[in-house]
Amino acid sequence: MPRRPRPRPTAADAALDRLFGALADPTRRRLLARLAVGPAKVTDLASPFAMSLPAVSKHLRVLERAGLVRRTVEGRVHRLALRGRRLEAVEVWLDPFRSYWEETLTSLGRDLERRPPRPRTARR
Amino acid sequence: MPRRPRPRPTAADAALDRLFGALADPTRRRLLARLAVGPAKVTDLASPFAMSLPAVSKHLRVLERAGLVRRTVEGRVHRLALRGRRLEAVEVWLDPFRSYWEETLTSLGRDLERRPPRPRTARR
DNA sequence: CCAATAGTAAACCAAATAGTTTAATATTGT
DNA sequence: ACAATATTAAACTATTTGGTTTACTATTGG
Repeated sequence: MPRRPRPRPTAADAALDRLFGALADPTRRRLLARLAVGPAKVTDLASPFAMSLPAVSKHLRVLERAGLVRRTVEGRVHRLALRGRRLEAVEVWLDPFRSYWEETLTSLGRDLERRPPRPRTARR
Repeated sequence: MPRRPRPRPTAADAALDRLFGALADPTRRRLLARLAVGPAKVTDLASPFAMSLPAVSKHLRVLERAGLVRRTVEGRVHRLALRGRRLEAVEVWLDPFRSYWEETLTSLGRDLERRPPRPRTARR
């Protein structure tokens, strides 16, 4: 029985999948931290890591597909630069949850924090 | 040739891996959104999804191990509640990058945004 | 021209992920 | 006691991931 392939996620979902997926790896987070200092070429990015160059190359491709990194090829050297603005998407996703940890809240907000609302009890 | 197993990440890294990894799936993000409304039991959480109950059960375990969800067993029903504060860890990780997209910046900050610093050219 | 350099491509592998189905466990209502 | 309910466990599968090595391509400096 050929099982149907699981449905492709929506574009928005896929973008968030790639974004969070890219961040879910320590090597890639270190690469981002390094790139926050400034652009760099692949070999320089790879040198601190105890793994092969192709491995780092792949990580960079993942970051690129997530939109977190921009690549400009100058001759044979690929210069990678952080696209920090892409991280705003994380912030945006996070936003509706912000009330759960922010301290500067109305008493209503604080109540929500301390004990999350019971599901529709007094509701209607 | 038995290749050595790749080294376990540090505790801090593993925590972030689990956290971002948990967020890197549309089903789990939907579950979190649902839980933001209020706690719920497994069957109720599962009902909107076109997948089996054990599949959702596994997703919940992933969210739990990431610290994003708290489980309280009352008899045979497991009540899941969002642990929204855990998301603050995302915010914390994000913080050093904030200057890359925030508009309210000094001119220095805006420069950094427009074109990221070239790597140590005039440095030293 | 040629050797060295910078990087990707390809083929491979082990482990992890996301799902399935079937079975098991524990609790509840009658 | 028993049937129904709520949920996890286990065993299986396909796909993805993160790494390797080896081969390839393109650019550069002498």
